[in-house]
Amino acid sequence: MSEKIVLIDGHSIINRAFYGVPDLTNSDGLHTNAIYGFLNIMFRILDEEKPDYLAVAFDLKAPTFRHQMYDAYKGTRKPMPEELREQVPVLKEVLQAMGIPLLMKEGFEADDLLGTAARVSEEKGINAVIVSGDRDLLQLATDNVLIRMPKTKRGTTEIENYYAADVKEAYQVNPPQIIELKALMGDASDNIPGVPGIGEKTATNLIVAYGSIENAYAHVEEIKPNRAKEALRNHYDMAKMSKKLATICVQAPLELSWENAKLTNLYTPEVYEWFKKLNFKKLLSRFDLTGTELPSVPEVKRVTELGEAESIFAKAADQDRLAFEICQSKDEFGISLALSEQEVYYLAAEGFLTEEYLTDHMTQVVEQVPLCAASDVKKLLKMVHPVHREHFFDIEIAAYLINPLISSYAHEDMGTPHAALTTLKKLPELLNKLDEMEMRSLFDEVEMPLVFTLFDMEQEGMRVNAEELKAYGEALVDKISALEKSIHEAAGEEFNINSPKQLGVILFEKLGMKGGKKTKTGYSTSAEVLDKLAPEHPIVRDILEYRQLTKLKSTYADGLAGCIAADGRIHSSFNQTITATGRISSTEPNLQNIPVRMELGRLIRKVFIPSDGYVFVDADYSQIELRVLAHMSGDEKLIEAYRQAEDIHRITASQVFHVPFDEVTPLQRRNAKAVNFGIVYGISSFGLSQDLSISTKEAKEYIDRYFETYPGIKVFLDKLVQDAKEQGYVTTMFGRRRPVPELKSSNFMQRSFGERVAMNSPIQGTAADIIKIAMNRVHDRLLREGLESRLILQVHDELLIEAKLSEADQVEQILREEMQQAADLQVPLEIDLHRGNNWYEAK
DNA sequence: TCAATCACG
DNA sequence: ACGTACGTGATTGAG
Repeated sequence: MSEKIVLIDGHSIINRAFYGVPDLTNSDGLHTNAIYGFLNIMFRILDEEKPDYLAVAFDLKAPTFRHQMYDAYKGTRKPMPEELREQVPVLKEVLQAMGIPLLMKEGFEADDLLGTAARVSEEKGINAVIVSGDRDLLQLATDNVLIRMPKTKRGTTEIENYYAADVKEAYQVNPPQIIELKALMGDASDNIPGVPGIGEKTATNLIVAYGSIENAYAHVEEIKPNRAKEALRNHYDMAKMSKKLATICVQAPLELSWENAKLTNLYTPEVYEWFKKLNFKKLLSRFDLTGTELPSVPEVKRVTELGEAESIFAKAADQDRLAFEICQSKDEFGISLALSEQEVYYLAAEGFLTEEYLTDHMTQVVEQVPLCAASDVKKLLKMVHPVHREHFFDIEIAAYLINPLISSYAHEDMGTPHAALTTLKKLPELLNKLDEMEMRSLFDEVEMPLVFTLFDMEQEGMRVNAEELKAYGEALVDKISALEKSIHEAAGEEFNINSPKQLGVILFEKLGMKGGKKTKTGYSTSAEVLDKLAPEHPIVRDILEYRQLTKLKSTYADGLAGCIAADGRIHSSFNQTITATGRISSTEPNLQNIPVRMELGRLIRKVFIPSDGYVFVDADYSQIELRVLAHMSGDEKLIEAYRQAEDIHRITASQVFHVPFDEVTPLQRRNAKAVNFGIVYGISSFGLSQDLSISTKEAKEYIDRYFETYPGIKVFLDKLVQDAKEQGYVTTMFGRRRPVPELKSSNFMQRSFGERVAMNSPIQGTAADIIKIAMNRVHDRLLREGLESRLILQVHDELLIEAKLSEADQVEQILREEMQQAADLQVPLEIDLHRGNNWYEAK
């Protein structure tokens, strides 16, 4: 069997990948979708073809002579979007790291290099496979040269294959005649002008009949359609030039080194590092599959003997830093422990080496080592609980502060014997970056202490009255089935009301309601749309109510019931590395979105109850984000407004609409409130107009008047956007960062989003910082003052404490002091306090 | 696995 | 001309 070479048209494939793969960005904000797509196509081809050689051709930046000819004739080529341009050099580096030769030659296009390489290969008796999305390349097909063209069809990539015979079948001409076809019909994407008035049909007919352009001209008088005859006669020069442009040069002075192109091991340590840097998790797995060598790692010593473990723990205790990870699975428990990058142990729980022994000793070690790095310290605290909590360094939280936009911070080695080694290796750079980015105190004084606050909150959990919850759910069932029946009757058939697709058909087709398309996939049936349709048909109100009730049933009644632990309490997880702004999030269950706005939903809060002898004390900040805005902007008028008035929306209305405070109408107040919200979200006249159901023109007037009234706000928001554009990120009062890569996008929508983010994140983030500080202080004071009351919940601007009856007054005092003093602002930080025997009463 | 929907701040 | 408010998580249906 003869040898085979794969030749890839670099620019063509990266282009195709760019437009075919959804936007991806790595942790540095570099776009990676085109690189990812390119590599996927390349690996697929390599898997299928199993070639002996591989090379990738690129155009050089300098214009080639073919383009010079054309540029002189007309304009220039369309520019490449910045998001793609930045990926090209990275791809080239990755390919070079794989040892793949890049074919580039000044004065020649990638086409020419591919053509030349294919011809040279064929002469040597080597089969060539050219991969490109460019139909021009079809002229190179022979019995030994295969052209493969990837096509994106319905999300999946299909590849069309062309040998000479396939070209003939598809186009009725031989491969070299593709040149003639292109020259006649032209190709806008390839900048070939063609002959005006001749399209694909006529061009094919002419070449099938005469074989070549020259021969067609020789017989120009007999050409049938008069239109074609005239077109040819009038544009002879154009046809000749187009032919030159369309002809791929197969005689380029190319020195293809077969030795370099020989396909050996693509999976080098260097490539491994690249894939990690680009966040190509899926591609990283190819390293394991191929069994190729990974970057060299020291031997991990597996320890199962008591005596040996003892001496390792003793040695560990003398270190000034270390890393450890707990590896726990179905039938395995062990501690990965790295004392240095050369000394790594895996202590397995076997025989005399019990889990308790390992975790107890690990606790002692952490007690004595000033810097202990690990991944997810909150989870570790279930097993390791030293007094010196400040010794812990959570690498995931550090990485989150450095870039909060990453979806997961767990490294690939978690759960393996060398997990701790990877953790230890990451430590120096994390420390450096935290210092460089001036987030060390945010990390040390806010985020790491918060780990323990959140841990304790999770352990405490929240008591639930299971019987009452069950009753609440059951009460919903009858109402739901009644509504279901009524809806099906009104519709005249049974269908799944929960399916927006089916519901859309019923409402907009069967019942003929006007609503039209709104989403990508079909009709929108959102509450917003349905509200407007409600007067048209009684079914709509039923559907809205059905939606409301089923939501309460499935997400809250059933959902919460499934989360009650053996102790009769719900232990939600509070996640510290999820949000882009610095807020915490709550999962399994989410206790931060328990209904409150609608009375029926709000009633579910009655099932959340304190332990016997305890009472709930709930405190929430009053408009913390707007107060943060007043402080950060330094706007005198807004600050003054907060110092004198209780009702900020009312005073805003009074000042913006120039009416006395006591004469503000409810509508004016409502509008002012909406503008206040809009400002915090990153104002846009469109957004405000939607919220208030007014025209964008009116919305813009409101905004202009607002900025006239509070000029400091406008200056502040403009500066946030400007700084973000210069620096690439925004910061909170406490130094927390959020990168805003969207600001560099060439897409208007993305860029606008970036601007709103630049305005909102410092405000939302600062508010998040403040309540985190307050949480830590409240948590610490409860412990330090020897109280039995416990912080159990945070809902962004609200803290809930399960307070011992006898301590309730003291708890209120602590909440008031610590929440108000958490930050020193130019406006007072006010809170509302409530007590209750359940969460409903306490809110 | 993704889109639509809706609960919260 | 573009086509939106900022930040989350759970459930459901459908590919």
